[in-house]
Amino acid sequence: MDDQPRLMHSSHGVGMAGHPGLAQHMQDGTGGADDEGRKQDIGNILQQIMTITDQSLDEAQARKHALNCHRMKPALFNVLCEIKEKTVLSIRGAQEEEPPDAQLMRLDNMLLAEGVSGPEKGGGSAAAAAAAAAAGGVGSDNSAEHSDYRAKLSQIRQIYHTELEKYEQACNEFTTHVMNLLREQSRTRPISPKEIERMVSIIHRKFSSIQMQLKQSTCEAVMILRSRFLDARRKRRNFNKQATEILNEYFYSHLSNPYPSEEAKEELAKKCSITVSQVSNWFGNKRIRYKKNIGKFQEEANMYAARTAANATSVSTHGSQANSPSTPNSAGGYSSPCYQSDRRIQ
DNA sequence: TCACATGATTGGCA
DNA sequence: TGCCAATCATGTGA
Repeated sequence: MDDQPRLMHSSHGVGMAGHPGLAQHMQDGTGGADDEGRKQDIGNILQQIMTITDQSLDEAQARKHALNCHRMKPALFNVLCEIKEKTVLSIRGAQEEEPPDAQLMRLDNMLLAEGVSGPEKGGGSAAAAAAAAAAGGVGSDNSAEHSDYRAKLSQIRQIYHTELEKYEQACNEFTTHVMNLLREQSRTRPISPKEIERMVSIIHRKFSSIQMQLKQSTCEAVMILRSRFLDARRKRRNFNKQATEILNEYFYSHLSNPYPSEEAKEELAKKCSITVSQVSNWFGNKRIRYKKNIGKFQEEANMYAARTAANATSVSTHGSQANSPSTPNSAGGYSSPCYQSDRRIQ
């Protein structure tokens, strides 16, 4: 608590242009016997200020010029620069040598992969396609969502580049300004070119840290967009009636072994306008649900059995025995809806 | 609004 | 790697 009075006391020797006691006098307003003397001091200072004339200013300029032009000045500045290099700057310089930032590299790579930085490749359509592929869906509104994703990604890209340009411009302007300032100051104080160079690199580092923040927030925006896009893909859409018919037809006509081969899956996928993985999902779900509640599916099984039988009659009448996913080729076993093959629902 | 249907996802297993 | 089983999340119809 007594720090302040002590500090004020210590300032007496140098306070207010070398006028002892003046600072304290002005602070605590103590008067008394010294008052007259202090007023005299202030009066003297004011008198000195008032007597500064154009002539004395010119004289000061002339002295400064003479000092600048002194033959020993360059040598003196060189020595001072060397001393600076050997002391403070050398220590600072050693600390400034940093390895390339791994985080920055990661951000750069990600922005490049997402099509935000680097050359524009269709506004990130590849990324959108990858996101769609990851979701594994091929909906009817796929292209609409794609274009929406592309539009938003392109918006992010545009904002990123605008901001980046702004930062680069500001960095260049500030660097030029500081360099000019230092060059100007180097006339009156020893500043080596190396020191200017170091200052420039400090400025660049500061600006690159700002750029990193920009890159980070851009990455976040892309991740949010991506997750929203993927969430949208996750939205379930029931297959159309025709597709369900085709899949059910295959399932019940292959009830003894409802495991379509890869070729059959591909063909079913083609016929139903869905993906192979959707066909696999459907069969997986169907098998498990059928097994869990055979009674419930009995009616459905009978219906498809009748339809298949009708189809078979029609086919045999026409003398054709096509063997395709929609034209069953195996014994159904509908009378007893349990599987007879080695791989069957138990 | 609710119950049920259904496509998708996930973890474990062979 | 494909399948099963459980579960989630959304669609659908009463």
